[in-house]
Amino acid sequence: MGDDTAVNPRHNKAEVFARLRDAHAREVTEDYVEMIGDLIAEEGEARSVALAERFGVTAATVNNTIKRLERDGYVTSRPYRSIFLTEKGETLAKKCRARHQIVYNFLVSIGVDPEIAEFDAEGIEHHVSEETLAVFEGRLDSPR
Amino acid sequence: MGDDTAVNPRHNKAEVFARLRDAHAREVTEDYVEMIGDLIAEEGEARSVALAERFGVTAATVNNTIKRLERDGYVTSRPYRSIFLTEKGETLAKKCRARHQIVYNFLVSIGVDPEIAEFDAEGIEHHVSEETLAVFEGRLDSPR
DNA sequence: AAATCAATTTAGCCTTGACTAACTTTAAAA
DNA sequence: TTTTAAAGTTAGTCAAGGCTAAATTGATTT
Ligand SMILES: [Mn+2]
Ligand SMILES: [Mn+2]
Ligand SMILES: [Mn+2]
Ligand SMILES: [Mn+2]
Repeated sequence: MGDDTAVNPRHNKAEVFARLRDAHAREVTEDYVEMIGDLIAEEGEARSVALAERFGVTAATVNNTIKRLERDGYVTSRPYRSIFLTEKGETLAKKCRARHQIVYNFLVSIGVDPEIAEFDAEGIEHHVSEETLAVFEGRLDSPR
Repeated sequence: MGDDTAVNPRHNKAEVFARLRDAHAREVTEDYVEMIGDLIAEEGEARSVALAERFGVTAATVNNTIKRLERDGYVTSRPYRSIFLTEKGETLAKKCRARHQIVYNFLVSIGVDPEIAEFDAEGIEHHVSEETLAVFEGRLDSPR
C-alpha cells in the first residue's frame, strides 16, 4: 500500500542517530576553535589558562584537548606558548561563530530571553543543519 | 563604570558550558527511555535487538547502556527478557517525547523540511530549556 | 641573580559510549 | 526431541573528555 514516509514516522531511525553521534564528535572541537578565535580577537592571544577559565575546566583538560586539535590539524602550539589557529581551524571557527550568532539571534527574535538564549544556543548550534540555519536566517530579516 | 552584562557578551561563560556538559550527560538516557516507551507502545515490548536496530549500534552497546539505565533507576530488566520502564523512566520518557514533538513541530512550522527537521530535532531537543520550549509551543498555535 | 609565583605539562585515574569476538540462553524448526 | 537460529551476555579494547596531584618551565619580584 504505497510508501509510508509521509504519514508514519520513519521506521529506520538509525541514520538519524548516526548523524547525532557525528555532531557530538565535533562539538568540543567547534567550541574550542571558536573560543580560541575569540581570545585572539579580544586579547591578542589564546592561552590555556584563559580557555580553562572560560570553559570551566582544568588546565589538564585544556592541554589534552589542544593536543587533539593539533593532531587533527585545527591548531598549532609549542610548549608553554600560546595557541594559534591553522587555516583549517580559522575556517571552522568563522563558520561556527556565524552559525552560533544566527541561532542566538533567532532565539532572541522569537522571544526567548537573551540570558536563556545564550545557554540554549551553545548546545543547539551544533545540531542545526545548513537547511535549518537558512530558515533561521531568513526569519531574522522579517522578525514578525 | 557600571556593569557590562547588558551591552557586552558575558565574560563568565563557564556556567554556559557547564550546563552544556550536563545536557550531554543526559542525552543518551533521554533517547533510550523515549525509544523504550515507543517500542512498548508500538510492539508491546522493548527488546534489545530492536533498540540496537533503531539506534544503529551493536547489541553489546545496548546491553551496556541498559545496565547503566538500570543502575540509575530508569528501567528494570532480567537476563534474556525484555526491558521495562520504572515510574521514573516513564516520567522522563513522557517529558522527552512531548519536548521532542514540540521541537519537531516547531521546526516544520517555520518551514524546515520534515525530513531535515527529523534529523535536527533529535539533537536540538536536548538543549532546549523549559523557557525556550514554551516559546516554541506558543508559536505553534499561531504559525504565521 | 635568586627566589617566587603563575602557567603549563605530565602521569595516572575515571566514566561514557562505542566496537569485536566468543559464549550462553531462549525460541523456532525439523 | 533434537537441532539450529536468533537474541542476549560477557570479556576485552578503544577514544573522548573529564579529574587530581606532582613536576616543570617561564615570568616577575626582590
Ligand atoms: Mn559556539
Ligand atoms: Mn557550542
Ligand atoms: Mn527524542
Ligand atoms: Mn534525541
